[in-house]
Amino acid sequence: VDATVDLLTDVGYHRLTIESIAARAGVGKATVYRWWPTKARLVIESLSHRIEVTPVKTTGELRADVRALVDAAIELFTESPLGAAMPEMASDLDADPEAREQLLSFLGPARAGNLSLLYRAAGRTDLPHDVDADLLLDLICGTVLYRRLLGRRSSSAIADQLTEMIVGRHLPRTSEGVGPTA
Amino acid sequence: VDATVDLLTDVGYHRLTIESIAARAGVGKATVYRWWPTKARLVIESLSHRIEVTPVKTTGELRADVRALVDAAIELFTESPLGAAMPEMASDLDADPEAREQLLSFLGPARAGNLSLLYRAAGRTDLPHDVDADLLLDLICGTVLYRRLLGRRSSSAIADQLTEMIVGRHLPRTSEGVGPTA
Amino acid sequence: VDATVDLLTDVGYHRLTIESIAARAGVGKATVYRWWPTKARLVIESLSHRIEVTPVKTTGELRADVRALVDAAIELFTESPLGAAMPEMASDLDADPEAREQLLSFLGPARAGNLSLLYRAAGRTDLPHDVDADLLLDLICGTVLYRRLLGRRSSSAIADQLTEMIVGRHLPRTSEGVGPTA
Amino acid sequence: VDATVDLLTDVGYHRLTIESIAARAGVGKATVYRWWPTKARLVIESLSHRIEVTPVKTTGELRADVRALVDAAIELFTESPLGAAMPEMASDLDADPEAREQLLSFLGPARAGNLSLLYRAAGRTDLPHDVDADLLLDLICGTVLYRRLLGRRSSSAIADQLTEMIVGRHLPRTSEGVGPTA
DNA sequence: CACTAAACGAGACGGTACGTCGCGTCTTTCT
DNA sequence: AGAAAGACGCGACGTACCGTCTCGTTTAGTG
Repeated sequence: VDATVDLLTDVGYHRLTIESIAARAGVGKATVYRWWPTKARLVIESLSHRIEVTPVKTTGELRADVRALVDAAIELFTESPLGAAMPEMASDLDADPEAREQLLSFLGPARAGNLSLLYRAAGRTDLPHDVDADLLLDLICGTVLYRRLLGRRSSSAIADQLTEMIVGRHLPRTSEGVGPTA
Repeated sequence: VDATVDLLTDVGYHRLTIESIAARAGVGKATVYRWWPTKARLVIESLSHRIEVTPVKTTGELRADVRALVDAAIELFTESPLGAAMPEMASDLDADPEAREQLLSFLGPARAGNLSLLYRAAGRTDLPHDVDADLLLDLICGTVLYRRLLGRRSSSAIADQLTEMIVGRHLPRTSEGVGPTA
Repeated sequence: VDATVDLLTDVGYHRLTIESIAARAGVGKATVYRWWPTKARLVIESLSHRIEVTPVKTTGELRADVRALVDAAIELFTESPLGAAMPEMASDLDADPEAREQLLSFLGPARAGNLSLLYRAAGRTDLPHDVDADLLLDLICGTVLYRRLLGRRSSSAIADQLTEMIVGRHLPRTSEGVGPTA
Repeated sequence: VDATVDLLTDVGYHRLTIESIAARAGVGKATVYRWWPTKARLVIESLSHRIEVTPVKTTGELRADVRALVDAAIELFTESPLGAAMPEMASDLDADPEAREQLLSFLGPARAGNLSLLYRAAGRTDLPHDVDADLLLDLICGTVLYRRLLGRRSSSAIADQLTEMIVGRHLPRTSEGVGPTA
């Protein structure tokens, strides 16, 4: 069932009809409804079977780790269908809090991993507080997704700049070489 | 015509039907189609008549200006219908580049104003290059919109933190007091 | 099982769903299908447990007997659910000859009794032939059922008239008093 | 539209789906619903465009006229789809009085013609009262339809017998030749 | 008396049709 | 000529039942 679902995700979330999902899966419409009350839930669950959202592996160096996070976000939101589907689900998520929860618990593990990565970085250098890391992840994802929304591609040059913006502040004071980039 | 349209925007973008718009406006459906080929275009134009997206007024001090930008983004994306409608339009914008252009040209003036604001700040202190400011605005808007998408409210505490994140790096070296915030 | 079935017959034959029968009987759907291949069969058998279709008791006088037959037909087709269900089964009976047979064998005994009643009358007075009595019974039932089909109630005045129509011809020649009624 | 409808009537009333009607007619389902709230209404109207229910032409002789009525009833209820469809509509007619009215007004003119035919016969010979003729027509139609319902064909021999049953009583006293037939 | 096998309740399954809604096009009617 | 009104072909919606099909679980019958 889920296999076919993702294939259908390729036509976009709005264009995706439950009828066509059922047809493609060789399944009665009622069966789909039996298990997923909502298109949003079905899509989220299907994506969570298809896409691995894994935390980035730490290198021990902050700049490299942040760059990895940025790259992962770009990958996730511009290469996978998730980037296209997530914004379109907006209103469905507003209307159906359980669906939102499901989405969050799908993204959760990777986020937790990345959070702890940042916390460890904080221990080493100077990333201090709780909300900080949370917000920082939102910032990375948000920036990438927003650009996608407006049709702006996030090239690797953009990734460089974004990384520097984030990391610049926290680098050892000495090398002011960050300047030209940020 | 447009007056009634925005009232209907209150039910959300997806639920908004051209049929109901026409009914509410006391107008034939065909008349609507005559002027706007697409729901996205109609909505964007209507919003642009309703919402003022104005550049922030500079205070001459970077931190205060950035904070003003952040607050403006929060206002725009969480209080106005634009925050709800924009993500939902994602696929329509992908399919209809002219609509995207229209949206950009609606947001354009304010963005240009804010850009030059940042450039002037760059002149005064140390915000250097072109893409930088562009990306910075995306970063602010993206972060706020992303949080909204996941149901996370952006409180003024969040605004504080986001401001510090951005401004921290570029502040005069002396006051290291930024530390505790960033 | 049958008990609940007839209760459901009250909602009409078309509206009667095997699913609801099974539910009402506290029984699996498959169990129903195991015993009755068809809704028609189930309904007929249920009705045959519920309704007594008994031959009329003869009085020895033709007019009274015919009147009793008419009254019995009215009772059967306007008071019992059979009157409502039988026409609705028409197509099912066409499609499933065994069901028709089952219905006939349910109605059979009473019909046989009434037939012999008419034959005995024929012996006494002047009702002669075989098909005659058969057709006569069809005539009585058909007239009543047809009127029901068109929403025409068969009052006792109608019963009087119908009785006279039938019996008039066969009365002793002398009393021409039948005239005004027939 | 109606042309295709009747063709579909050939599969029977129950099996007849509005969806297939619409498909066959090359028409949207909604269009069908726009004009006919109910399958019964649609079918009745379609039949009334297809079938001519005309009063029998009088010959001036009662027996011949009655026989013509009987033959017309047999034709109508065993050759045309009306005979199959009418009983199946029973419950729909019960639920939707307007549909019944529509059916009656479709059958009405022919019935009126036949009624006046009987009344004229009454003037000539001895068919007296109001309800009489009405009931007599119900009797003819009902008998034929009832036999069809039970799968009994109404051959011309049956038609003979039925005619004699009806006409016998009212024939001039002299010819007692009715005997062998009735 | 235990064990097996049939019949059972429950209900999921692949389907078909329901009646509704909104689409974007098209025609008609009245300014 | 242009706009309101709204009918049209279309197709997806979510629901209700269809008749078939597993599933355990009773419930007898038999060894």
